[in-house]
Amino acid sequence: MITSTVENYVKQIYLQQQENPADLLPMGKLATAMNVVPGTATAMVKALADSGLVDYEPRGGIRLTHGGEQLALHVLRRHRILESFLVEILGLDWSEVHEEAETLEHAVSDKVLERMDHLMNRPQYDPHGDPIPTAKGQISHIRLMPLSDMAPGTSAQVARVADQDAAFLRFAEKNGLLPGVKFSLISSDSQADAVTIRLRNKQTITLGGKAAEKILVRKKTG
Amino acid sequence: MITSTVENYVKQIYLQQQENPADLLPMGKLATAMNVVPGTATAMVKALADSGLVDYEPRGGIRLTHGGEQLALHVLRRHRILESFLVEILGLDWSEVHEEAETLEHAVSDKVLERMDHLMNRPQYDPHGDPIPTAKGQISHIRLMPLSDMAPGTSAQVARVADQDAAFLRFAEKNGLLPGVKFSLISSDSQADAVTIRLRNKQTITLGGKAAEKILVRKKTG
DNA sequence: TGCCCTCTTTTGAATAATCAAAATCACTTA
DNA sequence: TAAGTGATTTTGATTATTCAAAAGAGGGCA
Repeated sequence: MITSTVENYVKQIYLQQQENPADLLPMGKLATAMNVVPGTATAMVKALADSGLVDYEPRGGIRLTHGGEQLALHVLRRHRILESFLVEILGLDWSEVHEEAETLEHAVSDKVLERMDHLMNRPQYDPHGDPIPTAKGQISHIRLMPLSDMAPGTSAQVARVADQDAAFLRFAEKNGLLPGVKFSLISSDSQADAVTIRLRNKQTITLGGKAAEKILVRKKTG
Repeated sequence: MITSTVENYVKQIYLQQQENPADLLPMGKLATAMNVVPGTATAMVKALADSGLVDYEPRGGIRLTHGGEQLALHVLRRHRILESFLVEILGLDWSEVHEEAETLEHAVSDKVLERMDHLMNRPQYDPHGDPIPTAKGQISHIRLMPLSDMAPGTSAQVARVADQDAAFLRFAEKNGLLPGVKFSLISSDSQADAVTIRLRNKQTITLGGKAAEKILVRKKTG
């Protein structure tokens, strides 16, 4: 049966796998991501393999089957539409919607989701800039560059803020680092592990390497 | 722990108890309402009693404690606000929202619920005319008269449609029997077990006793 | 080659919720 | 008051998910 636990595992496997699409996902990574002890992950993965959602190589790792990936994308779609809805229609802060959507994604029906999607005019990205998979299970795979990799003097706009930690998101929001915001890179010092950018409103922000990696950007075209 | 199963039991106990507020609710009634075998209800009720949510008299029956009633009212509040939201904001049909709310009521946070409530301007009744408990756990206890008890020649308005069956709700909607609609009782024949009413738009509708019992009315004042 | 370290799997146990079926209780009714 | 009836409780099992801790596998290094 597809319980919400199964949905969470499959979603997490998908997300983890994205970071290393070529390799099998090791058990330990999954266990950590799911916040369970390794034995639990092993047990669960066996059940997922029996349901045909993952391919499992003992002591090797796992990989989603096509069916598993479709399920993951549907869960992700629900999650991201909900996040958008909570921000745009209900006016919640983007720093808090991840948690809310985490629960609701297992409870909304396709019908309700469709209404939400329609009411928002079918957004393609959620408030953090993550692409929303289509109802058919397609997702855009545009490669984005981390702010930390930009060359000094170049301009770009924020495309995605890849962190769901509420504190970081509040920090980003307070500093105007929202998807769509344009800026240029003033300086980048690899020794200091810091980059400084200037927004359109002349405000400058300096980020350490860790933070700069979480801001994914799109080169300004034109 | 307050799982959604616990919430469902407590809500159902509350609802069943309303039909006979003076007596203890017998196990069998609860088991039937929850769609489980009697033994399951017994086991669950013991757990609820341990959590202080119900008073349990073996072979006698059960009754919610104050805490249990407060929990039931909070679940009911979530359910009814959700129903209203699904109809008013997302445009679902009133015949289908009960099922949807049944799942969502265990997943929405108080924060999201508060936003929904606010967005709708804090309705006091849900689309079926059921009163929405306040956040503090108060609920209006207005005694309504079933349409089947009205005297011929009198006028009233529909206050509540006390059935969550989608087919009946669709029937009611199609015939204009929605909360707020005014009508007068043309005839009532106890032998024929039928009543005939006339709506403001001159349309007449004849209902059998069973259906007429589900339409709760409020005497027209003025 | 053998030991060690890390990761993974196995084993045994717990909790929540359920069912099927046997046992028990309480209440009529003859 | 004994038997029967219907509701309720008990007992034994099952499924899903989890943890703790023991056991096992594999690779690196001395």
